Amino acid sequence: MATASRDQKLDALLADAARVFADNGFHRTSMRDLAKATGVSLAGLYYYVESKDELLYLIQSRNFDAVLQNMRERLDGVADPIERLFLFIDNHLDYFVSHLPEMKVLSHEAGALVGDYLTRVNATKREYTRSLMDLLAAVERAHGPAHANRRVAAYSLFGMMNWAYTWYDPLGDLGVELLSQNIGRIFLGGYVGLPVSASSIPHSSAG
Amino acid sequence: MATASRDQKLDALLADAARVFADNGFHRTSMRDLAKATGVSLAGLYYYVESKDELLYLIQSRNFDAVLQNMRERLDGVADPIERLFLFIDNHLDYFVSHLPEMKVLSHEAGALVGDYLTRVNATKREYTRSLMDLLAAVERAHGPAHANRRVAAYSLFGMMNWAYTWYDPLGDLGVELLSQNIGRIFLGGYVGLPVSASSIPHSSAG
DNA sequence: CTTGCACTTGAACGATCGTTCGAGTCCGCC
DNA sequence: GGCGGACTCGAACGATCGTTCAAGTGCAAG
Repeated sequence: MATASRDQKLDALLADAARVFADNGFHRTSMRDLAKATGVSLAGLYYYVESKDELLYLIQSRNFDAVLQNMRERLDGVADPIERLFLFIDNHLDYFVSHLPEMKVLSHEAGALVGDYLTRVNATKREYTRSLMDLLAAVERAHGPAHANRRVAAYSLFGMMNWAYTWYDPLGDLGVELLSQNIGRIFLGGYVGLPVSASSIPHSSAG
Repeated sequence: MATASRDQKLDALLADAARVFADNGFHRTSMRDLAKATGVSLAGLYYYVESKDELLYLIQSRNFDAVLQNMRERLDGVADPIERLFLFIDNHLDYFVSHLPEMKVLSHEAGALVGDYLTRVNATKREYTRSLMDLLAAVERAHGPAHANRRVAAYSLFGMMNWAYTWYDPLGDLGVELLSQNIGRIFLGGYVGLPVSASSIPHSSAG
């Protein structure tokens, strides 16, 4: 049966696994590597997960679901399209930076999922993408025609944000707020040509 | 000895390997898979390459070098900073789209390189990044202070472009010119706030 | 014909892979 | 004290991995 201690240990296992997957890649990581990293025996891992594939799925789905849910909560009650878009970006990058290993696995190992696991995560991905597209449509309604194709814009924004795992250093000078603000400005300035003032950016200081 | 026929067969081998790596990932692909895809026997592969790692290195370095060299040729003699930046973007995406498997391998399997191979490709990467940073500095000198941190801007642009392998369909409605133009406008409009006309860009899209 | 070299291969090497299984240990509850 | 289920593990399974090697092929030059 599902004990509370079992759930806690599974959480810890997923966190450790995400770190190892992020460092060495999913396919390069063996279950023996994970056993070493977690302190659990090789056979013991299979008490918590069905397979290595399920391990990857759990990391991706849990964190993706969290991003989606946080986003909805933060956008709830906010009406201004520009502010909503900034909140979307800030939410994504905020979670990204505070869960770097997990989000690297989510961004980089999307193609490593198979079968039903892939189908399920892709459903969430479509939902999340649709949310961004709707936000962009709302921005266009409020501020006139966009300067770029909406679909290209959406994927470009995801590219800007998700590519961060290849270069962003959480210990460096660049804080999350600044990262989020910079990407928000580049994207919004380019997409609708708005002069972006610091006051319209949530949770930020002038840069 | 290095025969002409040998070089040609190596080229074909690298092209086939890039396609399989792009489809199934480097670590998921076995040398036996490559043997099947190329029609060469398993042992025969080792007449052309030293190892699976060298295969990956050759794909990455050859194509990265080509991107870098094409870029320099296309920028040669062009003085206007904005035009130079557009050419940089167009060159990158043009090569990207016309060498999709290779560029997916270059973007996605960068972390799969090891040892000396990694060092060498990273040197090219630094050179390429430095080129973009210099272009951005020139744009700033010509058009006033930027709206975002230069380093964040550079990596964001790489993110927009390189992320394309996750969604761009070369058989779809969106041509390379339009893709390049859209990303160029989003980035430049956001980075320096240049006015861009939207007349030639479709607003609604499918999917 | 024969020698030599570019090129190709089937078969095998040891290593490592994900997963399984039976035999445990631990501990709350009767 | 003992029963039962949560939890853990060493050892092994067959499969597959990257790589090697001795033995070939075919063909141009002597």
